[in-house]
Parts: sequence; C-alpha cells; structure tokens
Amino acid sequence: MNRVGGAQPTILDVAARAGVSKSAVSRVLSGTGRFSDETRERVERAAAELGYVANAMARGLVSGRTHTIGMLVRDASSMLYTALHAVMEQRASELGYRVVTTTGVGRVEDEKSALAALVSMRVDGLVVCSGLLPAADIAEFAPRIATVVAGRPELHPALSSVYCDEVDGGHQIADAVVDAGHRDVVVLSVPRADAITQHARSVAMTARIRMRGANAVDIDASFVRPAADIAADVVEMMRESGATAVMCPTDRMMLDLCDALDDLGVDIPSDVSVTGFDGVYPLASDWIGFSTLQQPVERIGREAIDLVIGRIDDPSRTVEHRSLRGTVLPGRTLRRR
Amino acid sequence: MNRVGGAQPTILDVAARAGVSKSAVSRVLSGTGRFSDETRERVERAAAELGYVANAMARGLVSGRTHTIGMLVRDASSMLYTALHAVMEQRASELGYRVVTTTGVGRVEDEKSALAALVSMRVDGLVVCSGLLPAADIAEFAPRIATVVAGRPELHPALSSVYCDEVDGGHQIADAVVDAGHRDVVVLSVPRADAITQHARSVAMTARIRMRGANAVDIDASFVRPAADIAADVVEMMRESGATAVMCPTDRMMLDLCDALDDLGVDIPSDVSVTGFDGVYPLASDWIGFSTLQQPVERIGREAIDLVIGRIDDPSRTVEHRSLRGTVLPGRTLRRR
DNA sequence: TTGAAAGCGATACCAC
DNA sequence: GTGGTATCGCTTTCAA
Repeated sequence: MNRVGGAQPTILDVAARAGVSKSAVSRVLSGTGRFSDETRERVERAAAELGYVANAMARGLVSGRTHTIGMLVRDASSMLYTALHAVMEQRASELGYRVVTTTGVGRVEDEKSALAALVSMRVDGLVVCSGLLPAADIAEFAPRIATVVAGRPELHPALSSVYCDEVDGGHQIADAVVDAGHRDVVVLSVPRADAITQHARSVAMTARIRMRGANAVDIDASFVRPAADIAADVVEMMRESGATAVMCPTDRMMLDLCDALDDLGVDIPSDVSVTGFDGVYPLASDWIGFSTLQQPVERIGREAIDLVIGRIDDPSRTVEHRSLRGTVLPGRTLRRR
Repeated sequence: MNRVGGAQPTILDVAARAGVSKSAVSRVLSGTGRFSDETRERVERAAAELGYVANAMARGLVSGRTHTIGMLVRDASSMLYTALHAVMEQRASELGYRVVTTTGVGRVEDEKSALAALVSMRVDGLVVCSGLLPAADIAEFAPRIATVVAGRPELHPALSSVYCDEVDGGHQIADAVVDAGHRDVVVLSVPRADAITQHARSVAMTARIRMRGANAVDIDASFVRPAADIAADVVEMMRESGATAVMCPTDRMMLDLCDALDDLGVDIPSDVSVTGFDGVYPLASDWIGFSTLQQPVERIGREAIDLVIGRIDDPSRTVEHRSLRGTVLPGRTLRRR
C-alpha cells in the first residue's frame, strides 16, 4: 500500500490494541450495531493512538457504497467549471457526500479515460461537466450509475441534466447588443465539434440579431485559431462592413480577444463594443466590467448534486431536464451608440 | 454498489462470457503474465461487450497501489489552485497517474476530513495545496504516504515542498512600487491565522518598503473584513498620510479592493496605484493589466508532481524544499509618480 | 453485547 | 499458457 516508511494500520491493529475483535472495531467506528461504552472508549482511543484511517477501498468493496460523487470536468483551468466545482463540493458535503474530481487533459480519449477512472472507483453518482464528451459515451454508464450532466443542454433520454438555457441566453445578450443601437455585429462562431454549448450560443446570437433586423457576420473562432487572427478579422469587418460590436461565446475568448484587439490599437468600448458569455468571477466583477450573460452557476451546481443524490437514493426516479435562465450583466464593454 | 438499474459486471462475468478463468481475464486486462492470442481476443471482446470497467477498489486492495495522487485544495474557487490543478493533472497523466482532488469547504476541520478522505482512498501520493492546514496535521500521514506541500513555504522536516519564495516576491513587488516613486505606501496585512503565505507576503512588503526608506502603513485585511471597510481605510490613509499606493497580498483581494475603491469614486491608477500577488490567468492578462507578482505556477505544479512520484518510486528519498522565484508583472495599475 | 466466519472483486503465486 | 487458491481490509450475517 502507500507506505513511505510504515504501513497503514488496519482494523486488526486497532482491534489488537483495544483488546477486542475486529467486528467490534467496525461497529464502533461506523456507528452501527450495538456495543458497550467501554468498548467504544477503548476502540476510539486505540484508533486515535494509531492514527487509524479506515481503508475506503475495503469498505466500499463490501458495503457497495462509497458516499462519493465523481465529477468529470473538461478543463481544470476553466473558471466556469471551477465555480461549479466549489458549489457542488459545498452542497454535496451538506448531504454527506464527498466529491472527487478528474479531468481529461484536452482530448476526447482522455476524457473517456477520466470517466472510466471515476466508474472504476465506483462512485455512487456521476456529474459530468464537459461540453466535449459525446452523450453516448456518458450514457453508457447511466444504467449502472446515477448520472447527471451539468452545464450543457443534454436531452438524451437516459441522462438527467441541469443547464443554462443557451438559446435564451444567446437571445438575451443579442437583444442587449441590438438595444444598445448596434446594427452591424460580428459573432465569433465556434464549431460544434469544439464545444457543443459554445456552438449553440453563437447560433442563437446570430439568429436573434438577424431576427431583430440587424446584420450579423460570423467569424470562425475554432479553438485552434490564434486570438490575433480573430482580432485581425474583426478589425477587417469593422472597416469593411462597419461592425460596431463583437459577440463572444465565452468570457475567456472575450478576454483573449480584448488582449489581441488592444495589441492592434483598438480600444474597447470606444472603438468597438464586446460581449461575452458565462459571467463567472473574477471576470464578472464590476471593476473589470465585462458585458456578458451570467450563467446561474450556483443553481446549476446545487441542483446537479440534488438530482444525482436523488437518483442514488431512489434509482427509479425518472430522468429530468432543468433549463435555467441566465441574466445579462450590463458591464462596461458594451456601449450605446 | 452504484447500481441505478443494473449491477456492474465483474471479472467473473467477463470470464464466464469469454469461457476462461478469471485469472486469465486479469492477466489479459492488466497486461501482465502470459496468455495466448486467442485468450486475449476472447477476453477483450467479452469485456467490451459487457462494458466492463475493473473495480479500482478491489484492484487497489490487493495490489497495494492505486496509481492515484490525491490533491488537497483549500478553495476550489481560487484561480491559483485551479491553475495548479491543471498543471498537476497534465504532468501526472504523463507519468501514468491520475489526480483526484478534494477540498475543504473553508474550515480547518473540513480540510482535515478532506485529507482523511484522500488517505482513506489510499492514494499513492499526496499533494497538499493549502495555506490553511497546519503542518502537523499534514505531517501525521507523511511517514505512510509520500507527501509534498505545494504553493506554500513549508520547512517541516518530514515534508517536502515546492513553493514561490514569498519573501523574495514581497521584496520584488515592493521594490517595483518604491522604484515607481511611491514614498507612502499602504500594505494590506493578513493575519497569520487566516493564511500563512499571505501573511508572509505582507510582512515582507512592509519590511522592504521601510528598508528602502519609504513609509509603510499596515491596514488590517483579515478575511472577515468587508472590502468596503478596507477601501474606506485606504481612502483615509490617502488623505491623512498622503498614501499613493496600496499593496495587496493576492490578486483576488486586489480585485475586491478595486471594486470597492471604484464605488468610493477613487480611480486606479490615477488616484492611487495598486499591486497584487499571484499573477494567474485571467487576472494576469495584459488587457486587465494587474501589476502583480507572478508566481511560477507551472514549475510549482510540475515539480510537486515530480517530487511526489519520486518519493512513491523511492521512499528513501530525502525530504526536499524547493523555493522558486516569481517575477514582477508590470501591468497598468502601478503608475510612476 | 460480542466474536467467528463468509464474502466483496480483484491480483499473485501456485502447481499443472 | 492456464486455472485454482490465498489474500487484501473491511462489513455483515449469524451464533454464542
């Protein structure tokens, strides 16, 4: 086992030291069954003296429960997932569960193996937070493990989900842009294969802008494209078609774009307005002032945990899909014109 | 076990379907020992058809290895830990390990239990990223599990560590402030009990400013104090003692302070210069322009993983402490005067 | 109330 | 090469 210098004490060590059977130790430490006060006292002292920590593998193996929820995250460095993580951890701990997180390091294959790692740990429930992994790969385990998809619209019949209504969000932020008087708008458009949610947003934004009678131009914003290239395209559209606003599918991309536009000598918002999507701290802070659509991260995280634990407790529960509305954060990067 | 509708298939199910013994299945799936091509074929097909995922608990129980590194994080929503997490995940996966993360939800007791959860999972190694948990609580497990403290100076004789040289960092950023011509500087000071690293930074900043012959005033920035109160104090010091710069122990606190100063009508940097500490994306981005000390997060994360895996492979390795220098990020919130 | 014994699902060491 | 068997550390009947 994981011994650097000494071995981990086992229940037998505790039993020997306490002068009782391992059954007694098990009962005391797990608080089940009957035992005398004296037994309890002796066991607790022995356990403390030895620094005993029960082996969760052995325990889980026999009990069939780990009291653990596995969280699969696309990208550990994304602030959105970070925020979700914090909320879920909090809520899960209130309900007596731990959250363990794994991530892929980018590719779909990695994510599959990260998911398999969670499954192999026999977590009681699974919360998948990734816009990358195909639903089929997730659904494979759904019949065996309570599974909830969080943060992306997923209407797969075997999977429950909680997510921000991306279409509504795209419409809301597009409305804000048009309402601010912009008639020629650039929309950074992410291919579906890069990220399902971001793709949906771009599409919704473009559609709404046109529906409102303004002009929308899509610019390719595949993940492989450098921000500098995208910024150059934006500048070109400003010159050619008189674009006065740029809409980004995430705050992160917005930040990269702002950086790149800055390098090109373009000032925001006096030269061009820019909007984002996500609205997570710290970019959502007033001082930074991103104009963006704020996802209801708190609710998404909390309800994802509640849903998954609900299904753990009662596997017969039906699949459920909760679409939550986001809100526009005015910010200072979108200027009226 | 974690069954919502069906049970997870076991090695016996695979063996039965493949028409071989479970020993054979084990050999094929773990790639150890000898087996014929036909056996391999049959086993792999049966496993795939059943969607078999080996039970990591059973495996770990007998093999004594989990190929998993536990990461204890103070605060899942902190960008610094988030960045560390991403780097560690990447590096660990290169070396054939998974990272599982747990966090306390704030209090020391929570962190202890989060640590115990990791120990109970019998992770092969432990990386503790928290400025909160006392060294003694960590050291308790060090004789049994390879343990490395990352991101905070920890010279405990039983614990290896990798961290940013906080004192040097504090000096560097203080030098930048004095070099920019500031003679009266406010330092937000965090109590040791709130966060060890942040405390060390404040102390180093104050000391350096005075050493350089400028004036430093400490303001209490305990975690319980609202940013608005701190901002009010700062304004008072600007009026009373003519302070022209404020130094914060973290970028996050800096952001909160900027927000609060903004509310008070104070402009940064024309009314007052502000500096931070950490230098992690996204606040470190050029466009946002925080003047701050950037920690070498990439190296900290990478070396923490290398150290812990080194100790897993060779438990006799001696304890090691690596102090890494940060660099000043000029930014735009520190103005020459 | 307590202890002995039977597994949980895998690996590893055996003979064959 | 292959399959039986002991074993990992614990929970859970089941007798005593």
